Amino acid sequence: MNAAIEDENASNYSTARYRTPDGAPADIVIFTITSSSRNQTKKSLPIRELQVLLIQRKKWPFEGCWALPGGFCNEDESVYECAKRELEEETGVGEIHLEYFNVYSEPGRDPRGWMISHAFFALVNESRLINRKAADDASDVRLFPVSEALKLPLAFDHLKILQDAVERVRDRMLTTTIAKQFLPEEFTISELYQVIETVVPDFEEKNFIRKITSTQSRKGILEEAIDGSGERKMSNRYSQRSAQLYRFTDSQPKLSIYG
Amino acid sequence: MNAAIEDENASNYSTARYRTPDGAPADIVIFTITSSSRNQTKKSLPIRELQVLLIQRKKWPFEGCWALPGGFCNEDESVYECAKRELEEETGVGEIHLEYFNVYSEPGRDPRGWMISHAFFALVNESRLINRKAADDASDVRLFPVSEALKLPLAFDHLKILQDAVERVRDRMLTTTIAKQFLPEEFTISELYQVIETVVPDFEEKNFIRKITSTQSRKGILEEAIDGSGERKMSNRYSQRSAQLYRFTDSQPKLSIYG
DNA sequence: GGAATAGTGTCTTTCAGACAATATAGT
DNA sequence: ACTATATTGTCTGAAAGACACTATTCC
Repeated sequence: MNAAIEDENASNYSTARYRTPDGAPADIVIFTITSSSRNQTKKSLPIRELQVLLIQRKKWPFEGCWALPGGFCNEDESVYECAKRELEEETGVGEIHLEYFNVYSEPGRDPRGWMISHAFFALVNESRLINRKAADDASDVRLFPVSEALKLPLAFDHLKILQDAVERVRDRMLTTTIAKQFLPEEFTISELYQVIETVVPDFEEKNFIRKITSTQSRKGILEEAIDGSGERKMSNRYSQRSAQLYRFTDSQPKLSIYG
Repeated sequence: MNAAIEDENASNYSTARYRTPDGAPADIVIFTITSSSRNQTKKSLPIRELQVLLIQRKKWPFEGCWALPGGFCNEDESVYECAKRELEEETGVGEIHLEYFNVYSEPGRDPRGWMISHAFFALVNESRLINRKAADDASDVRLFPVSEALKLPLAFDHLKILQDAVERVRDRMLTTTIAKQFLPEEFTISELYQVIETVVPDFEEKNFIRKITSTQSRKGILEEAIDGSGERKMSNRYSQRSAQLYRFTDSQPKLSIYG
């Protein structure tokens, strides 16, 4: 490096001359899909619903309001690490799909000061939230159906964040294989279809099973589950006739509007 | 609102108890496509190249290095507004496609302190940069071909930001109609094809003209340019035989891996 | 006529969409 | 036998992909 020819260098640089943010929180939209069985007497597909985890604030500002879980970043972590830390605190588990989707920085969005919030969404399999739900049963944290959450007077600009998260997760549900986050390792085509439908209400594909299993251009995304002896694995969890089990591969199709 | 039952409220809340970020910069990856004619004697399609605008730093840190244009957010603006302001300073024009794509917050990414950077990409039609280029001809700001810029020792983590921006803009080029940012209002199919090729080097669609103009599911994205008297407008800017001019409509196809 | 680009004809294979039909196994 | 779900058969029309062919206009 050359000698400094400017008026600043490491020893005299100071950030104190400028107004700086008062905090960089990460807020997390934690989605899960709940299942409840539709019929006790016969086997049938469950009723599924997209839910979001909210916490009730105990402090000023927005005391008493429901809000997205989150917290402030520390200096020694990235915002992704911060979100991951908060997510683990909230759910008790790691290894969860966590994806950054937007920044919220409108002046005045937080009465505490100049807060630039980084918004993530997380997709958690219902089974992994059960312990937590029991522990917090009567507490200030609970799952809401997304349709209800969107009608609540959420704290800060969290309604906007939630709206954007829903839009984003719907997009990702159709353009990536994140559906796997809501499914067991091995699943039937009907289960997959139902999960997609749950997140994207107007999803409809005729002859879905054919397209997903035998269309050349899409065949790569699923593979048949095979047991130890090379037989195809079947399940009759939800039906009389047993259905072929599938699993996601690692491949993601590339999409294009031009071809 | 209820009376405060907690230990904090507007009058005693203080952010000073926490370490706060030293700044929230916005960095902008400004892309343009340059055209240079291939042949002076005959009409032919131009050679196009994807370029990125960089500035040479004059101060510590990374003095002398090339870096992405950007600047610090003020308290009274959102990071998008900040990016827009910086972009206008750099290009001299407004009304430019500007899109947020990621946050960069690894500890230590900026020797000046705890800086959380918000990265945008902008797509500028070459014609709108010409004035600026002349003004800054011998200065510390210039366009680099993206392939070259990726080999430079850029300041901060700007190489990573640039790599991510290139990846993102390629994705958006194929999944949205941002190609229009690099084209005049009306253009030929060949021009469109060339622009996509320039951004996405391995793009290849056989029978492109057929798919884009007469395939039912894709027909909506372009429309034929019509002149005042209802005739179809043609151009022979780049060819002997004149070609039909098209324009983008407002519609964007929805993509899905499932159908 | 040659060059450069624009666009069409034609054929084959694959895919989408509709819908009927059959298969399986629990009750 | 009835039922709920899974899966296949069959037919039609649309689209993809290959590639040869024609069209236009400048040089």
